[in-house]
Amino acid sequence: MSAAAGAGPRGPGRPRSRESWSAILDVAAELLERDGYLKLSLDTVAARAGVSKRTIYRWWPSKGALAIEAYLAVAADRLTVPDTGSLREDLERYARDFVGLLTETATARTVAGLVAASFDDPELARAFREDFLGGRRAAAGEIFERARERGELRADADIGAALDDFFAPLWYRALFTGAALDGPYAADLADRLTAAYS
Amino acid sequence: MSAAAGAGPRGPGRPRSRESWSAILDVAAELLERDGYLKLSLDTVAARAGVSKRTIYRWWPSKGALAIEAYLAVAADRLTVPDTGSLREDLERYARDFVGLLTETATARTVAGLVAASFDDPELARAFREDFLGGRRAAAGEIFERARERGELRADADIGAALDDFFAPLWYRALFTGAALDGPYAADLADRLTAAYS
Amino acid sequence: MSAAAGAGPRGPGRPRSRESWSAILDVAAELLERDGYLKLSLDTVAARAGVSKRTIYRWWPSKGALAIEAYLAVAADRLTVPDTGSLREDLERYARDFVGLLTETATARTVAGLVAASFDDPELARAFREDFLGGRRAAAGEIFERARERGELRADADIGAALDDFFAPLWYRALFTGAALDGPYAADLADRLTAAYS
Amino acid sequence: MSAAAGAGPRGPGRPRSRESWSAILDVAAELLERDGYLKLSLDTVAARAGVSKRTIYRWWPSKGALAIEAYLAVAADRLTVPDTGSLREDLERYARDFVGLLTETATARTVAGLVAASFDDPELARAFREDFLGGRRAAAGEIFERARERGELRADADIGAALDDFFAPLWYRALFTGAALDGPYAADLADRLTAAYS
DNA sequence: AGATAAGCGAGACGGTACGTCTCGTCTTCAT
DNA sequence: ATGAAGACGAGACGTACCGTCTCGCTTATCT
Repeated sequence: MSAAAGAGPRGPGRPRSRESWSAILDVAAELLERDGYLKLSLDTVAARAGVSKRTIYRWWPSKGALAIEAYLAVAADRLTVPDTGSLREDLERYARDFVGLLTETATARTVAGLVAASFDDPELARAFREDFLGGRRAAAGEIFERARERGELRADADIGAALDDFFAPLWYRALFTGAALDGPYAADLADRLTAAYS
Repeated sequence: MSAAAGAGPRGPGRPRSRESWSAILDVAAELLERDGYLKLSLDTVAARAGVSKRTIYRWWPSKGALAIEAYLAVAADRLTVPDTGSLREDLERYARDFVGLLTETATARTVAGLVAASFDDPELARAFREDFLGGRRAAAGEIFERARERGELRADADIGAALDDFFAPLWYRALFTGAALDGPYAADLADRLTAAYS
Repeated sequence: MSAAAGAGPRGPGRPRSRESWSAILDVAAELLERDGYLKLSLDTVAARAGVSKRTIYRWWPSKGALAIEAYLAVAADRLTVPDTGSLREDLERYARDFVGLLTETATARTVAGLVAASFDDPELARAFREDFLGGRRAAAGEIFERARERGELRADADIGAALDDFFAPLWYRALFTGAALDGPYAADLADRLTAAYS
Repeated sequence: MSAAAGAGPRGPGRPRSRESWSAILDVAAELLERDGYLKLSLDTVAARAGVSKRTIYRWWPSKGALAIEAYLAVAADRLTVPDTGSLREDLERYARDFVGLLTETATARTVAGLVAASFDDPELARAFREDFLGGRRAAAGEIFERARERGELRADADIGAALDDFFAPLWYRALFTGAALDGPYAADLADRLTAAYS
């Protein structure tokens, strides 16, 4: 969350306006959900947030950077890391939450836009991978690490590979095939991973 | 390839220009490779192909439809379906070819753009799934079907699931993590699938 | 009137829209009168004329070029060249008309803006001198030339100098001192010039 | 120099900073010469003078007010009132100096910008007329008044009219026609005025 | 010696305009 | 009737400057 970082001991000068900052993120999240990333216009964000375009560009280097931050602020609540004491159970719960996010919100559309834009903007690509993907992988990673501490994981299990095996099919369905993403699928995915890595 | 279909017995008037048609596709493919889908401009295509924009819009309903057709025309050559008599070997060869396509051309960038645009254009979404994805899956599907005929596949093997397991991690790496896509990875993927489904 | 020039035998392509063209000039003239040149905004012209900004920029290279053309179209009617058979009388009538233009319309404000902008735009400077000033000087020049044909002018009279002597004090009052510009002043100016050059 | 006026018995609080004040004027004069009035930006002045924009606006009500003051401070040196004992000689010298100012510096550009801006700012118009024009006219007026004291002027000579006759053609050339402003022209102007008023 | 108060550099802010770009449609002329 | 040329309305882009505002700090005068 680059721009929001730290605050810390500011120098002189008028401080960043909290009202503007949160209005921008709120409006961006709302329009992202409604119009998708590709059709998101910073002109419109500025107008609806009652803010100057300059203010947006002062704090976010690109539409993508704003979209990532806006989206994360919203999505953070929806995805909590479960800790039931069972790998199988944790995976299923997390997969269910994730599937819900993908089907009930415009997450897939937003992410598709961000991925596409990332190919034209290295800084956006970095932010997307670190902030967006990294956050998700870290969360799901905890599930596997706790399983390892409990001795549930087989000795040679590679958590990185497990995370790939978890996310790849979900995103593939969400972005490519449009195949069902529902509770049973989440359960099935959890089963397969548990079988493979424990 | 809907737009090119049939011609049929037309009435009077100037016949459709074959030169224009192929010039448009050639230029589109070239610009797609150079600029990516998002930055592809039909103004530029028209200018470089010596063609009116009107003509483009007459035959293709949208930028995406043109891009799919232009891309398929080029990519078709690169991906042939191997038939070595061994599932393991066929899968590795096909995976190698596919990985080569992803790393040596702007395929990933193009596909990312098409996926993103598909969320705003149902007809494009349909064309993408049927022409683009469907073609790939049919090709790779042959590999599994031949293996089944040879008795290489286990009885309960679900070819649809196998195709998901094959493509999902490749696209996930190409679009999301940026992790290595090379010969060893292709071999590893072929190994894993062979183990799982035979 | 660069952009309006000649028409001639056009090639293919959609022709320039007469509606847009005249709407732009009308709105520009209206806003020029209301807001002055400096505060004239092409965004506003476009919006009120129901026209794309692109269309304005297609036909006029700058705000100044549009302003000159818009203004001339309006001012043309107000300044006719009198022909009474008397230098003194012609000068007074033309001076009165000109003074009327300066006091009853925002001409001075517009011209001040154009002059200022001319220093940053050589092409505008050229257009201003040729189209705007040149037109005025040609008109007033006719008065002196007819006087010369009638034998009213002294042998060594320099018409260029006479035009300077005519316009310089009018613009000086209009732009600098703000001193009275009225009927008596026009008469006085006509007297002085008649005395000096006949 | 309105803003510097009077000081008087101040209350508590920090006094105005002389360093900032003169840095602002210096930078403004420099940028005025380089960029002209229209393109002069107070953001840039503030940055280059190491000063807050707030400080500029505290002491000058507008860009124009600052520009007038900055310009006068510089131009004052260049125009001294000659006193040779001869109207003809004094006029020529003053005209030469003035012509030099107009041709060697960006005076005309600056003045054009101020005149244009004056139409949108009555206070600027007042300052321009009183401080800028008034100063010039007072200086040149001395020449005529001394000539009158010496008995060189004809009895009915109107000094105000003479000043108009002196400045009007100079500004007209400088701002409108761009015709030559040089030594010979200055001499000719001095001749004509001397002939007309003595 | 405090207290009070204004000036100051820094710089964020809402607003507005700039000039350019692309989209998808529309209009003409020439074939 | 088709097609190239290319104008059109719409509207987003990212930048610039305006004049105002808010900060934390400094420097004076007044108690």
